Amino acid sequence: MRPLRQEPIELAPGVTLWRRIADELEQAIALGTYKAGERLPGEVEIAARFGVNRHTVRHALAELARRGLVRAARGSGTYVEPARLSYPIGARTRFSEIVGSAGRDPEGRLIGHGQEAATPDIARRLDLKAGDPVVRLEILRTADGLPLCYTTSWLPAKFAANAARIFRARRSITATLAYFGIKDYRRQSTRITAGAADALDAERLQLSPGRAILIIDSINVTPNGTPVLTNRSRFAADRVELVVES
Amino acid sequence: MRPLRQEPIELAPGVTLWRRIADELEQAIALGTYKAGERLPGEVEIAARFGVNRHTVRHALAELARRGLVRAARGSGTYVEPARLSYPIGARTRFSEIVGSAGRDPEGRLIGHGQEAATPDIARRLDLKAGDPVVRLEILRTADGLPLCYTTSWLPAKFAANAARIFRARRSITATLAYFGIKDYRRQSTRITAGAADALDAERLQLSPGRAILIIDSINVTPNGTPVLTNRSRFAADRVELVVES
DNA sequence: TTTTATTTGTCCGTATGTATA
DNA sequence: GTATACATACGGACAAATAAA
Repeated sequence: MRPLRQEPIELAPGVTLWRRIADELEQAIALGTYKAGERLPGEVEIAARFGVNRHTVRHALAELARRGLVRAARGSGTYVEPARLSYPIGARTRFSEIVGSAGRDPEGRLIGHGQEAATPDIARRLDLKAGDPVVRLEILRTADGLPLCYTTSWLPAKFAANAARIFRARRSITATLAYFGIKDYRRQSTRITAGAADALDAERLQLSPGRAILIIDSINVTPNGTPVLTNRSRFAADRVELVVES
Repeated sequence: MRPLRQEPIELAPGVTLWRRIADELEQAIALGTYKAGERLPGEVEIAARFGVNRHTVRHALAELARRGLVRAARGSGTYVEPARLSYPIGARTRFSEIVGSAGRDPEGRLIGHGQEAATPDIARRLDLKAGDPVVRLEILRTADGLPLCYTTSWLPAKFAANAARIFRARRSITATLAYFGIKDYRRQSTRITAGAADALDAERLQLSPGRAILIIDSINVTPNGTPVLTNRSRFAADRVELVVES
């Protein structure tokens, strides 16, 4: 625990006290005064340093928790959450390369699969007819054991009926597509929205229901434009930052 | 009010009744059976058509509301929300062009501004020293009167001290930069995260606190690489879909 | 302006199947 | 095998907001 320097806060006009304190703490985290996993000083201590009431500090900490910067543990303290992983979104983003080059240990695990009839939406994405058989893979991706996202992938069953078995052996979508003779592919389109985590998201991503998630829909095609794979990924918004390559 | 065709639902194995009904309603909206702004049949009527209890319909409607597809109004009915606006994210995205080409009426209104000292983060983005003066503009952007996002823009005060006055006259960031002699600029970097709407977001974007928002940080540079503008935009996630150009 | 009917929101309850400890 | 917890589904009653008469 590092000491905060004594810093009686001057109130800027129109800015609330708790927000000022939240900003100060955020900056201290950004500057590395408090590092990921470290414990912040206790609420009473922070309050004393800034010369404010403990409730004001609680308000500021609640704001930081809401934004995913810190996590309060009752009876223990308030801890700095790890910084968001920068996740490039481009034509050839491959999960294991991204996470690996950030110095963290990537893992992609198949947590479910099945064969089903394409919904109108999936059929449109894969250039099939509604009702055509497709294979669905559910893949949970973690970095250093912490879930970052899970992806639902659909492939035409026409050529990929046993995709689940292949993925389990090869542990990579790229390698699975290669098995089916698809040596190269690229993202044709990427659409990003956001929402709140439902119970399933919360369980799989190990976060509390209602927290923000980023939803990325993509369509992947071969070099000659044939769609071979469409994904819907759900990211824990607190843990990633999507970087658009341009 | 259009009639739903009588459709006693057959229960697929492992799929709950309320989710089946939510899917049916979602598809009806996607197919245009119910259009944006239209009122769905009442809960009791839907329940009768599907042959289920009203609570089961309520569960399904709550799911659609959570995903931003419909909005319930007590005493009045449940209404279809407008489809998400596709918002391209690229090197030269200009709000008015995007919204205008979607056939909707764009407006950007200055709702606040000021001159302040650059925080370490803002200084880094604009290649300044911490404490250097910067101009901050708060711009609310709407389509057909509905708020889509609000953007906090920072420009070096060195050349843009009166940016607020210029923006108010020219009503466009591009035109404002042109006034300062910057004829062209492009996005150097774009970072996307998500979070929950706080009270300020909710008020400015006219949505309920806690709903999902998309946060986009960007840095804009001249053709020779000098940073001239950095933005933090907060989008109502229910109302837009970011499309990555590739 | 007042009344009335409609519609969503919030309770109370019951029963059943399923997964977990 | 038993007990517990949880989600699902159904039934009813009333409150609160809205809209129309």
